[in-house]
Amino acid sequence: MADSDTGDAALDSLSVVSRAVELTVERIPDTDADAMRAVLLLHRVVNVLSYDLESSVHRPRGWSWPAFRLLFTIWVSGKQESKNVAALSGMSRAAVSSLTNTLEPMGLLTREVDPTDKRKMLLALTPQGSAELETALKANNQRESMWAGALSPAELGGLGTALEKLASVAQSEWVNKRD
Amino acid sequence: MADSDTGDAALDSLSVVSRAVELTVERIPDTDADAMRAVLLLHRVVNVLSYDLESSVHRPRGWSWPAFRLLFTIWVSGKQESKNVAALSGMSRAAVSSLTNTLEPMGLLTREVDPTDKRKMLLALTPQGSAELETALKANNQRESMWAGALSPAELGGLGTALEKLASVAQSEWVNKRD
DNA sequence: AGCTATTCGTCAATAGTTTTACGATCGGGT
DNA sequence: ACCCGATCGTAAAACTATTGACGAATAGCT
Repeated sequence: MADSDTGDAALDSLSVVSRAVELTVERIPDTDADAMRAVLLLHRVVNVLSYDLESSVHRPRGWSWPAFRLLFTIWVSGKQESKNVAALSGMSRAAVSSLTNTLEPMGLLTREVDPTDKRKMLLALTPQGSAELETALKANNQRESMWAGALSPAELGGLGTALEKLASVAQSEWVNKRD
Repeated sequence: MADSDTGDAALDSLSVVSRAVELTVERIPDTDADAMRAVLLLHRVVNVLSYDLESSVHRPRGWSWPAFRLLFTIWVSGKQESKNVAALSGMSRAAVSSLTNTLEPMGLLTREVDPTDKRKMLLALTPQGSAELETALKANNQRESMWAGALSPAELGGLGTALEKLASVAQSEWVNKRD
């Protein structure tokens, strides 16, 4: 039955996930407990991680997390049409349009109509944008490194390969994707 | 230099992450490549996974993803004060307040002032809310299982232990958390 | 008991994102 | 050459979540 118990009852992530999985398996027998556990942990870790990176690295620099992600995407892919930047960064076309409206006046990127197809808008970093991104990227990576420091090399490797597989699942036909 | 190359240039997640890491290591030598790779993949996988679960399981049912998360939290923890539900589900107190304003008229949960402390609001699922949540939970877990199906048991286990460690890092002193 | 500082939920304001719709542009078939 | 359908970026509107501030209520100290 498990009624209230308004008392404290451990509020930390790990025990909550454990209790959630146990309770679910108990009430819904044919549950894939391992899958559930992994997905719950994934969400919880990414939630805290994102907030930590944004609040400790990017906000103090005057950037939002999506802004960093957008600039980083252009930095990696080079001058790109807006549509591709959206797909690569995982945001909608409208969000890219809106964000670049903010970033362009800041002198971080340029918007240029594609001469070969006037519908397309080519986005590129300015030298200043590139420089600032590299500084932010460095700070970002240092913070990532602190997080990863808790894992042994073997664990980190295992995490990587598992995530790679999931990333390839993400491209499957049956997965619902934006657009 | 790596200029434009507006041509196609593989848009899938994996190659993008790989190119991003390689490029970064090349331009910023003292980069923790493994940490960067893991964090990038983490974000990308969770992004697609969240969207897939929400759009294929919860939206068709008339629920948003946060609504599911909130109801699930109460389902697991039993009748709880609003503050705890917020902490457990990873949302702000205001968001919980706002969400419950929507969910209560739908007959999914009840709000009751704590008799022993009239500041507190106790949230509990109605029988209907509990029943609907279990249905949604079952569908959700089946979808999770499809994702996890791509991983071998060993890989899934490795993913779990790595995520557990990261979840414990998330509770470290130096990590910036909400509130 | 009385006073003060803290805690809790909610409201208002803000910011960011998605959805929908539209104008501009391009490509292909006739 | 001319349409018709599709594609691209953007603007407007609806929605959601976050922050800060406030009223109600409580706990601790004197």
